[in-house]
Amino acid sequence: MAKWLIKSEPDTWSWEQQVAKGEEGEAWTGVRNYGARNNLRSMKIGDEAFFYHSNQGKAIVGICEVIKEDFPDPTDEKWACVQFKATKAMARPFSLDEAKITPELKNMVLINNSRLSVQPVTQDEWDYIMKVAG
DNA sequence: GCCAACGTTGGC
DNA sequence: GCCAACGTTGGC
Repeated sequence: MAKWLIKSEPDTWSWEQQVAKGEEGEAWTGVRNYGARNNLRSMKIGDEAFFYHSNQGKAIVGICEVIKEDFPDPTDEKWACVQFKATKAMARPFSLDEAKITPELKNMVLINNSRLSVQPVTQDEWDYIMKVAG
């Protein structure tokens, strides 16, 4: 089961809003970047993703699960999206600052390609973050 | 609010 | 198909 990280500015769509959607979840629309789209297309139902607050917060705050995979973005059918539901909050936010100073995470896409809004996370990275903050 | 990094667009 | 110009993202 693959692991991912999805970013959202809390002003636009926050973890709290995602949680409020409950089991119904929310379509992850508005991705307009080919690399990010390819990652969305690779997601399968049951895959888990960290929910990261960019700009304000700059931390992983929760975990989502894919509940519907690879369908056309209703806001622009040329692009793809998937549907996520929030599964649980992190025990504590795991910040970008902390990721940067953690040797185990030095290859994270979050650090090396900070602009990519949908990115893969390795199992090792996932396990480490879950161990310290999950 | 600034600016660096990067992705996309469009003229040639 | 190259590359300069432009737009956007996101950390600081």
